[in-house]
Amino acid sequence: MRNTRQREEVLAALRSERSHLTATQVYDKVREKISNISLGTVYRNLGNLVQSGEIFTVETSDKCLFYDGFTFPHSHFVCNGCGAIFDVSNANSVEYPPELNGFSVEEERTVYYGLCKNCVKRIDERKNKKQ
Amino acid sequence: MRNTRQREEVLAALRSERSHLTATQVYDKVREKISNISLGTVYRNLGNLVQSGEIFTVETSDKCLFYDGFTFPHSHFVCNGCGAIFDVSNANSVEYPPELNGFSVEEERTVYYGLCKNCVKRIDERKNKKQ
DNA sequence: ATATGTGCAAACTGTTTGCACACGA
DNA sequence: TCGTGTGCAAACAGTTTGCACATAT
Repeated sequence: MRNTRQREEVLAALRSERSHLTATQVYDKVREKISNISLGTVYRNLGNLVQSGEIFTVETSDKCLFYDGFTFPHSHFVCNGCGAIFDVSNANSVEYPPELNGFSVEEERTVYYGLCKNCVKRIDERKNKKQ
Repeated sequence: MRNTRQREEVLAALRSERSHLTATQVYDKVREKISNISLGTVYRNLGNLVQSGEIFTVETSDKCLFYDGFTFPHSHFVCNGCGAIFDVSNANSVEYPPELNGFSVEEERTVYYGLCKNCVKRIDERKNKKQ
């Protein structure tokens, strides 16, 4: 695999902060550095980086795929209020469910859904005002 | 919400066996009963049934969404060999990760990936032949 | 030098939607 | 009856791909 500036900046966009971006968001971010990069190239590089294990995908109930530049084992929390995605550490998984005896488990992906701290607070405040 | 034959058969398709189907697979199955049902109607009913909590969606690394007619709490295993999706019981989740203190967690979705029993066996056999 | 990556635009896939008509309540 | 659901086809969004050109090795 060749080391191009496009590939470098796509990876940098995902690693610069602890964020979870869609392909279009990566595209917008990389365009600040390489103004004429094409969305197709972003998709191709995201695909390559996933294949080489340098980034992960995050599947949520949202229509589009998110990409995560940090590949140490962790889970995600999706806020139904503001849409933000948070990294959370893996629950100390006791053991695999019994149905998986004889199965070869390679990976476990957990996504929590709910309201983040800020949204819980915001909604509580709104309730209090109404009363 | 009105009780139509289309809606009924979409739900029946998902409940008739313990399977996880894509919209198109539901469409194909329902067409055996209602030959002129349209794919749009299938999508609309799937959407309604999800909203009313009668069915669940299953997000996997696959491009398309799967639907699950059984809504008791459970997790899923996706076989990377044959593509089958299995229901598995929820791991005895010890407690939420510490980062979620102050968060309101409404739901937890876990998907395991790997090889199912059959695929493990099939691949082992192939290896043995080669040796 | 040459094989791989790029930009561009068109194609593709899964899903949604507007419309006129059908049908459940 | 009348408002919601349907079939149809067109539109849409996200993603992939074929091509000629550019560039890393």
